[in-house]
Amino acid sequence: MALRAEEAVQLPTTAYAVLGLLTFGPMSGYDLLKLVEKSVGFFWAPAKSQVYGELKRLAHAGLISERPVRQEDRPDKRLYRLTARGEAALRAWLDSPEVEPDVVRSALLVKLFFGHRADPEALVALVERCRSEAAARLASYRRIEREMAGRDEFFFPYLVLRAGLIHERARLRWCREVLDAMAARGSRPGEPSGPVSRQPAATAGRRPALGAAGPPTGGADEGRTP
Amino acid sequence: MALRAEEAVQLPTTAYAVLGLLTFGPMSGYDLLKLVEKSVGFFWAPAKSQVYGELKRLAHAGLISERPVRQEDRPDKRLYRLTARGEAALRAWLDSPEVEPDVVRSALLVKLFFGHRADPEALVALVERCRSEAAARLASYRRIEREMAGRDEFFFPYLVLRAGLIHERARLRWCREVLDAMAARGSRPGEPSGPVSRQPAATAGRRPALGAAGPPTGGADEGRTP
DNA sequence: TCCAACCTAGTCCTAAACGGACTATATTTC
DNA sequence: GAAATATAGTCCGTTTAGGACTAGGTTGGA
Repeated sequence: MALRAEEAVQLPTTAYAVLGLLTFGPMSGYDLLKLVEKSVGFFWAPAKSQVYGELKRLAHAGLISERPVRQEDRPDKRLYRLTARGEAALRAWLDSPEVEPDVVRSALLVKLFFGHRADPEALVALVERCRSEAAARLASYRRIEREMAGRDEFFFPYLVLRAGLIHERARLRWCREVLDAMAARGSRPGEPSGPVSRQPAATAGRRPALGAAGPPTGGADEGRTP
Repeated sequence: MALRAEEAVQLPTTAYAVLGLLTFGPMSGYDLLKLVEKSVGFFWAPAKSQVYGELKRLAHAGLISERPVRQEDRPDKRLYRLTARGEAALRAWLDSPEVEPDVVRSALLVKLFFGHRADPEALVALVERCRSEAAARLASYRRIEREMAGRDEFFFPYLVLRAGLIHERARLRWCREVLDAMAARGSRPGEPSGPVSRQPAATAGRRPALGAAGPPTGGADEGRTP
């Protein structure tokens, strides 16, 4: 039966990531999870339950085949292998112009955004940790980069690694910038360290987009708990 | 009743984001959603249903209060206001050293990682679009930056905006780098330019592609065959 | 003038995704 | 000898995303 494009398109990206990893050979769910950790895990990290779930669905849909394997010394397992339909579905997805937009979720930025309500020292500690973790990841990426550079077999993984590298470097710079800014502000004479009490209505008629966050209530919202 | 620290800690980050936004004044769910879009939405963008859900839970938990408001010309609404307990919970969260680690999900990187199976032109088109979108966001951030720079009321939002700026600039550089690399590779003499049907056989005698070559790994040492 | 689009203010449902607890056996490490 | 780690999963509850649906009011354009 021919593969109609529509059939495949409905799968979530995680399913295609699984198909993609199975192009490297047949694997169990357990193998797959370990592989995810070492490969796409830094920009696509499905939960364990998610991976096992996708394997079931993909097998049921005929995009991968399932073969039980008996083992003596360790638990039995099921080996999954990409089928022709699965390859076609993967290829169709790869070549389609649709891409789920990138998502960034940063609780650190949320905390920082409300920094006027927080203890400055606690914030600094958070950013410090962010900085040191970014530095560690960066160092690790650099090691890997040296191994992959110039090797054509790693052309695409290398490009992806470069994204990680550039991203971590940027984050590192940002952390330092923030720490500097907070240090400078913290040492400023005559500045009350208490929380900011009000925002100005200066940008009233405009579209203040990101940071403005002005109280949208025209006024009279100043009253505290009744 | 005194607020024990443990009670608050269990809430998801989204709940604290809601509490944080309510520090700008009482709001309806609808207002909140609009505010999210203009403020934390770039690094924390809960779904509509999520926001309404959190409001219910927070009200039930006494961290915010709910007041119905009759309206003639438009649908009735409910105004939510931070309570003292809510403020305490927010403050406790802000000051706690726990932060949910940042999450990045990039379907584009997934596609690129499996680029050896894809049509190079389709990949280029994806990265092109990524580049132009990043450029647009960057321009928008720069406009906002000009409005916020130097204003102390915007100290923290400004820091957050800087993260967006630096991040987008980094992404832009990466996109250009990738486009260059793919152009160079595409024009290489003797290189088949059609859709890649198989992996390059350069690793002839070795273990199949990835096992030896965990791409952007970060954690434990790897890159060696067991 | 009429229709389409958009704004306000939500509800409801499905599906996706996370994270951890739990089972079970085998090997390795202290 | 106990504790940790590796293998290979299952199961459950919670968090998120995302869109369909309701419903009245306003605004804009043909």
